[in-house]
Amino acid sequence: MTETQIRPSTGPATLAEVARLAGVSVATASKALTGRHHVAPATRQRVLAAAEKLAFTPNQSARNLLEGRTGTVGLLASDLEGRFMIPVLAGAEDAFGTGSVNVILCDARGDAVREQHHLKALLNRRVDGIIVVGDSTNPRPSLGHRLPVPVVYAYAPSDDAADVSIVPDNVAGGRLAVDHLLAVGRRSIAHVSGDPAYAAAQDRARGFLAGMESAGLDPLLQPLFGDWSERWGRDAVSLLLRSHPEVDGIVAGSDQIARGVLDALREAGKIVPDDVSVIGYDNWEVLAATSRPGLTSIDANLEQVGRVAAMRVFEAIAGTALAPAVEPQPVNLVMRASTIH
Amino acid sequence: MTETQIRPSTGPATLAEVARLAGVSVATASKALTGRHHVAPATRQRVLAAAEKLAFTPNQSARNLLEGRTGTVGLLASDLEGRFMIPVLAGAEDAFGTGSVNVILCDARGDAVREQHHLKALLNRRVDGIIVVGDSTNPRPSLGHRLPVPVVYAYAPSDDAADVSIVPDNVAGGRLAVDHLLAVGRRSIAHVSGDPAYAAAQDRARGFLAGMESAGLDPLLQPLFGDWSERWGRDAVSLLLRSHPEVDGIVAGSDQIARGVLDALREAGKIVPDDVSVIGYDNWEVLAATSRPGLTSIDANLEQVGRVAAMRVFEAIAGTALAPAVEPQPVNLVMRASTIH
DNA sequence: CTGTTAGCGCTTTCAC
DNA sequence: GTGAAAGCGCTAACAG
Repeated sequence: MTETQIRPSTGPATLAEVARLAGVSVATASKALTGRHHVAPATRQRVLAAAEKLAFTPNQSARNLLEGRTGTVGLLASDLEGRFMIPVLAGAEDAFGTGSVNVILCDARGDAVREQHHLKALLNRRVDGIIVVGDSTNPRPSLGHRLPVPVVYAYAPSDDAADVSIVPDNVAGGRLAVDHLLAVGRRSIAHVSGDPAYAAAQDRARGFLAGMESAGLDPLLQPLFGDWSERWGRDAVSLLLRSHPEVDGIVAGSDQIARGVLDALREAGKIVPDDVSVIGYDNWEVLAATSRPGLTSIDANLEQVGRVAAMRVFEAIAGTALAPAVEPQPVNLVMRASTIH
Repeated sequence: MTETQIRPSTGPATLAEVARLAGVSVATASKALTGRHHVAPATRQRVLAAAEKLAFTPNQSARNLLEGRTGTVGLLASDLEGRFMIPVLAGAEDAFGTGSVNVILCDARGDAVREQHHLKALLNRRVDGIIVVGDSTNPRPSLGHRLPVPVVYAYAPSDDAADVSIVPDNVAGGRLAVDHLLAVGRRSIAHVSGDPAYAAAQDRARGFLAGMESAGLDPLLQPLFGDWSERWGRDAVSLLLRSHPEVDGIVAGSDQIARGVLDALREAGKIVPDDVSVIGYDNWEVLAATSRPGLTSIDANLEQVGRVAAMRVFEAIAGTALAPAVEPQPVNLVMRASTIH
């Protein structure tokens, strides 16, 4: 019955049980295990042995209650289906995981009510901070500023300038794309982008136009907007070859559009990259790496967006005040065979 | 200074503060807010008003400590990059989110040490259960049975038969694929699969062979294994057309392989689906829907794998003992133009 | 219907 | 170097 006496409860062992087994007080056991206070080496060993034997794991809820912090951060995703969310999410988890904060994941599934519900749950759980991850780069409603924890927006910026938002730099991306085409000697360059309702499309187009202007060139024609599909890429090429057959470079708004562009060019007898250079956007491996020829593309570095967002909440938790801003993160070029031999 | 008296602490409001503002005891305030015990309507209103005014949110850590449960489940992912993990994860989050349990997400990044580290953190946090999500369907090491909480394995089964694993039914998938080709009148059917080191490849091949046998047919040749790439799909078709030009149906081990198969067939002058029917596996939208012709494919229903895993932990938490088993989940066929007009 | 009391598991003064 | 006691915020008896 000694066993019963030492472990009367059914659940995991408590510190009191460890202390009793080691023949010390709870206070001493605590000190021995946390290591923050001095304890005689012999005692320490006995406590450690007892803890080991009972498979003791300190109840984090008790610590949370005491410390007022939980070492958790809420990840409020708008929709886990979105393929852009995952890298952001993985980057954030990575940045936190190497520290000792854990991530509580909530999927609002595009529903504002569910988002409020999850927000409340996160606050009840006393998360130390929140990252709101959107599924497009269009601004989204702010959660407001009456929240007792720091909030950082990732991918989709907040519509409130007083918030902190970490976003991919689509303007720089558009510009990087056109600069690359210019660098490989192209001069008659068109931009075929996606749905104009997307900030991503508008921003990339702005970068495109800025790049052309810096080079002292007029774009072949104004950016063409459509949707984010392969079909639109094909259709746009038909238009383009009729109206501007001299085209020698195409900046596509996405890899899917680029794939359509490549197909249509091939079918029109144009050789890529000899006759026309094509660059995509997103560096979506499955599309870019397997298209023929391989598709040069802009990689938005979404993991970094997640990591930086995590860093910002981390800093805020540590006490640094968040500086309200939209922080665009650098993008980079992944070169394949569609722009140059 | 009344304000200071009522809110001496800096953090979120406590129940005691709400009680004081409402002029009642903490116990009454608690009863009024939880609604589990009877309180005079007028008092209730006062308490609610006070809580509202102070933006009170009950400290979940305190409740956890009291109740011994936390209403959280750990999601131990082996690698968030894997594209098969995300739907499983989303399914689990969905199943839990509609209840009131939250998910703590941990990414082991394929590292056993990190996995142990995260496991310990989850146990410290007193999660009520754990779902281990693997990134392939190959069996993975069990976490063991000395754990104080129910564990369910999703996608990758545990290598220990005493555990509960929820997996996609790859055998049924292989069979469903070949049955479909048989149903559309094909008889000379080959199977081009991926890396034979993958259980997924072996299982689908077994299903394929079983389906052929049930139909009283010999497969055109033994399943061909290679890797999961488009290139292998193309190469396999070259081999196949040389050795068995009468082939009229191909079951591909993945959509990527299928895409290569489609390309190679087209280049060899074969019309799909007139001359040859092709079926893929995974129903990876971006590939299957945009290939030409659209690719009929097996959808593994991964969200359901996640949801069922969530249900099993949920049941275990509620007290039902987990029945050790590998539970294969049904898959389904998504028909497009590559198998029949 | 309301308040008082005890205690969840832990860390931390403060005496000894 | 060690232990007794207080208390983090909350809920569940039990009295009143």
